Amino acid sequence: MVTLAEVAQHAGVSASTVSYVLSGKRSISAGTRQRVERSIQELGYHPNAGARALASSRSNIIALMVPLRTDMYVPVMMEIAIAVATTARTHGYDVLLLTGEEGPDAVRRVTGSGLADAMILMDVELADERLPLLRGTDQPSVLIGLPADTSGLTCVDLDFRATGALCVEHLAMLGHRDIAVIGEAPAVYERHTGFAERTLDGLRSRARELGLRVLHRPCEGGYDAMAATLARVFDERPGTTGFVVQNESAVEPLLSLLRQQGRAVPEDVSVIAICPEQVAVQASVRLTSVAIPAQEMGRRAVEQLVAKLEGRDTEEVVLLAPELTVRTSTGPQSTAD
Amino acid sequence: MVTLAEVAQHAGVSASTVSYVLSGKRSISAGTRQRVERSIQELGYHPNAGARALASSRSNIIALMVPLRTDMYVPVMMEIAIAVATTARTHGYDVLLLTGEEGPDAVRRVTGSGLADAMILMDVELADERLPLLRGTDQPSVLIGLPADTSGLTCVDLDFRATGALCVEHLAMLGHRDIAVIGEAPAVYERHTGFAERTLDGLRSRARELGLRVLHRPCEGGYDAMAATLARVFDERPGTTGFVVQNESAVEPLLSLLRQQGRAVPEDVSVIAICPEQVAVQASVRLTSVAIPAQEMGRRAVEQLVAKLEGRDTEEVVLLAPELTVRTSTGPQSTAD
DNA sequence: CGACGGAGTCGAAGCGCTTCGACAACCTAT
DNA sequence: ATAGGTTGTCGAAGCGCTTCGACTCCGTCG
Repeated sequence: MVTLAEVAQHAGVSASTVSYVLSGKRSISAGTRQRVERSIQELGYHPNAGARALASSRSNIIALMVPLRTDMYVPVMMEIAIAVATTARTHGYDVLLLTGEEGPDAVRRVTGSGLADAMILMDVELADERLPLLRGTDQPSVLIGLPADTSGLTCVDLDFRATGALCVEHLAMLGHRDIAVIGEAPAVYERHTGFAERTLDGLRSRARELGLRVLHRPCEGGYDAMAATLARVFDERPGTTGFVVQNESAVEPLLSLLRQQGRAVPEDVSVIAICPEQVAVQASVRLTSVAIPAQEMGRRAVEQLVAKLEGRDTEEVVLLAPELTVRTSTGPQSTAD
Repeated sequence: MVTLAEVAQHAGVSASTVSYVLSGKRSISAGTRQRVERSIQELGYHPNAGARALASSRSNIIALMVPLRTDMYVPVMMEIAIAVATTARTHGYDVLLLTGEEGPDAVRRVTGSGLADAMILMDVELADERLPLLRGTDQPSVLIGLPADTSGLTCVDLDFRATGALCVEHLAMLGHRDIAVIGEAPAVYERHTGFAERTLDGLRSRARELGLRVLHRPCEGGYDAMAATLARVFDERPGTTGFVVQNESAVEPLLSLLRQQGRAVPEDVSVIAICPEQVAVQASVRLTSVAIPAQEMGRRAVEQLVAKLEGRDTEEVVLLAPELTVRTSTGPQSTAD
């Protein structure tokens, strides 16, 4: 294990000089810098993370708290996590992976031990129990997702309210009057996950304005659950012609079931999905969809965090504008009914 | 920020005594221990991670290197990652998330800086370029996946060769003679990912022994790719009656396409999937499948690693035995052809 | 009854780095 | 020519913890 001191000796300078070459916090003559850099190369020197953290009280680590449960949007979570990790690296940070399991304790542990300089939380609930802790500490943090009260917090999220509205508008424009929303699993609503409720909010209020009727049904993923849900929908609202699906694992079952029932997409019913691009493109019908910009969310979260760490001013809430891509699963509602 | 020294003062003992209470490396009288523990509670003390790492040269961090690409088995990767994180916590370790992006450099960085005590690598290729580095360092590591040469390495994986064999056996027993393997995306084979090749191996050699014909076709996920692949399969081997699918995103498209072509599952063709339980259960047909025990793999990897860190002897290669669960997608091949 | 060993505690020496103040050497402006 | 400022470098003082050796009590054994 090569140390700073050894590099210094090898280069014929003092330890502090090597440190300044590394950090760039004081000016160093070109000659010295080169000599030091060559020594670093030759000796294969890597600064010791612990010593660095101790001396500087900065660990260059960002903690990322992912949800423990895997009952929804796993690929999205993964994509965000990877985007966070790669973006963090470009800013010189590593990422510590925490699961939601420990809950608030994890926040205390990480904050208290100086393990991480900052943290990013995913899967935020409307009244998340970790929030008071975050407000009470001076450690910077960013939420991916939006709680009910964002005061004193920095958040990054897709604008799900606008997303809901956008879906309704598209369907309304095409002449649909009765639309059904196939949502996440009931558990997701029960724990008041922000994005699910906000989507519904946006959807409903825009529908009211435009005079559409909305039926919302949570749905566990999978074929059987979707079949039951779909049956109920057509039972209660036989005139339903528009679907908004916010549940990856219900997408393909829905399409498949509609096909079996002889309902053509998009001639008889239109379907909009709120999902990652890949799902929309790979489905059996190319789906009109609002993409979930997972990478963008991860990237922005890190950038906000780094800005805070560097003392730059940051926006409090970053809401990414939804974009609806029209593919072949939506079409005009025939006036024939 | 409360320090050890402050706790010591508050409890009326020396700093080293507090340290020994925390680590348990020397015996402490019950009275002292209680006094110290109360002080820790009252002051809300958390040991500083950096100082600890510096003094003990152990960071209590395990690095987990996940693949950067998200072209396959994302949910599996996520599940493994989460299992790794939670298991690591029960052993007192945190997990550092590295993406494959940096490649071998990440290994050097982490090893060199003492950031992590050990590492777990996922998505191992048969001749992975990170392996020489691992062999050359004294830092413990565990691979999830199996490279061509496992000497000097510890690996944990599902026994994919046995998995392939198991699938063939089941189909053979049911009377199928011509089977098609729908594999991962071509890129996966091109970079010689261990599990894909080993499955194929096991499949082919067992098929040869049992006198079955095997057609292997890599397949990008999604509906269109699957349609093209399926057309080719029936073109080249019209008598194909058994399918083995090792590609999550091809499962549902395949079922859907077969249905459209009027081929009943399992009466006309049988389908076995190699995928997580959830996928098999949620598909439009409840699939006979060999489960990918993601959680188990993550857990075992950590346990192997912890054993190594504690100097215990460990097995070199842990191969989990595949289990085939018969559901409703496989059935006897009618002798009528 | 003195020597011995274990239990319990303390002090001090680092671990490898950052960072502050000091200082020498040099350059400018007066 | 001299005061004042830059620029480049060094030494030393920690950062908060672990760990080693040493020391003090006791209880125990021969």
